[in-house]
Amino acid sequence: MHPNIPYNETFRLRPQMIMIRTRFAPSPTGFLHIGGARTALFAWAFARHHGGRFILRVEDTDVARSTPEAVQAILDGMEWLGLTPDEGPFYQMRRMDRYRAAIDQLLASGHAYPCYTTPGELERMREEQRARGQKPRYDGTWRPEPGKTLPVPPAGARPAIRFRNPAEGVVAWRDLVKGPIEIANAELDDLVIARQDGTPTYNFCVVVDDWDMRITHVIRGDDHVNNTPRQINIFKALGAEVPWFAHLSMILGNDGTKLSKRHGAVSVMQYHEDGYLPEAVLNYLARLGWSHGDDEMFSMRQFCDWFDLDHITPSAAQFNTEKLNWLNAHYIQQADDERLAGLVRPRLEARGVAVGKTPSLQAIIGVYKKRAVNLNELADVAETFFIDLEPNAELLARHLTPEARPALAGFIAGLEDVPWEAPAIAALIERCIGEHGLKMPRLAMPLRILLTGRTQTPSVDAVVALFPREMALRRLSVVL
RNA sequence: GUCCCCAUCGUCUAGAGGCCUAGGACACCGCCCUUUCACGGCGAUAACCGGGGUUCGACUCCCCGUGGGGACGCCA
Repeated sequence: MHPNIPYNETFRLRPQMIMIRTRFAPSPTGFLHIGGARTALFAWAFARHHGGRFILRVEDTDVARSTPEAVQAILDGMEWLGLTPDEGPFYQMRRMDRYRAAIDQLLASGHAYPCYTTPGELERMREEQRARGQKPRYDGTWRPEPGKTLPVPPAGARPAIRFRNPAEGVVAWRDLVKGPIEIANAELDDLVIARQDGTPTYNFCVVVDDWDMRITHVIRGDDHVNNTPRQINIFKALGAEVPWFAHLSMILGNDGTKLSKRHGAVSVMQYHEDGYLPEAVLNYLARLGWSHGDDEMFSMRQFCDWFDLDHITPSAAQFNTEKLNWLNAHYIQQADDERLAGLVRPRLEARGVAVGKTPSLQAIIGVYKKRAVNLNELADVAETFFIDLEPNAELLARHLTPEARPALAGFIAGLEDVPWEAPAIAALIERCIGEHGLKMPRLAMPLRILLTGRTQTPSVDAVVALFPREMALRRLSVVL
């Protein structure tokens, strides 16, 4: 049986009776990666859905690998996505006194004991066990047992502290994603909860923190299932209430293998860099492992309304950039032109492009956004409006045919006094091709190339209207 | 090696014994729209890992196998 009160009685039927508290607990050893972001998203959404609290806790007890830069990177990633914690960030390194007190508590109650086996000895032990085909584990030399005489501690040696795990029975819990899981205590060895130097270790700090922070639902990565039974035992030894657990399966790369650096975009901020909108990334992540019928596109407001743990898939999901692109294109179309301009401008400036008052970046984006998959593509097309353009001569020659030249000349002449708006310009184009018996593309293509250097643009009249009249004239007249 | 987890179209998934001749979405292909490219619309191809059970009836439940993943740290 699982250790808590039944699931539906705690919050499903009477959600108002219990304050849901979830947390995201990254270790600051790198950037916020895509899997971590989804974990944070789900924990955040679960809290939002139930009117609870979402807590951010930085697990920085690994002093050797934790860096302030990584802390900042994680904070930046969460901020970009809008996953704002209700409490925290809390830092484990600032809670050392609390952990020491908890360790003393376990020592006093006989749930923990000093162990003088050195890391080197352990290493040798494990190798031997592995060689024999056994599961590597601590042999219990220093574990006190009734009637057992312990070895004499080596003089001057400082011990690590181990948790005295129950030797028999099973640890069972109902995982809110994976269902009932049961692991025999015999599979678990006595883990170190404090190092020789006295600093507490991960599995212990997590428990103390989740207890102190009154976390009701531990929503975390799949890779922690094996830690869960150990943690449950520690909760119990501490006399703490055991929270619910929901283990999210991992996110695989586009090729179906474990996400790693070589997959390119693993950092959330890389998506920012690559021109994705946070709402697109969020929507995509939400659908990776969770579903609400056939719904594919939804706001975060809607997501929080719908989100539940029952519809999370227990199996691993493969990342699919194509689908993310589709969502991003959609959200770019939906986005306000002014906002997009604000997002594209810095990208242009970073390229050294001086974005002036005219042409209007916002107007350019309004005309182009239907065909952009990301902000960088938008920047690419916008750039041509602000730099000195030299259309590819060969490309131009191919499209600016001898029979098109008179029509172009007529168009340029007409441009001098046409009302400066797309419909009037469109009418002028119609008139010019009519006068010279041409099909639309014969004139439109050279116009596109002269104005933007490209053959693919939105409706050419709208593109012309984007330029100030003088500038359009200047770009077109180079061939006269 | 031991333990744990997972298994529906190429991918993300719907599916809680009959609603399934298995639905949606991305991608791909075709058609329409068209001023190029997109957008948009319409349509097509495409899946229940295998074997045993249980049942009147299994994609759905159970067992075994196979495949994949994870964990076995004085890392988190």
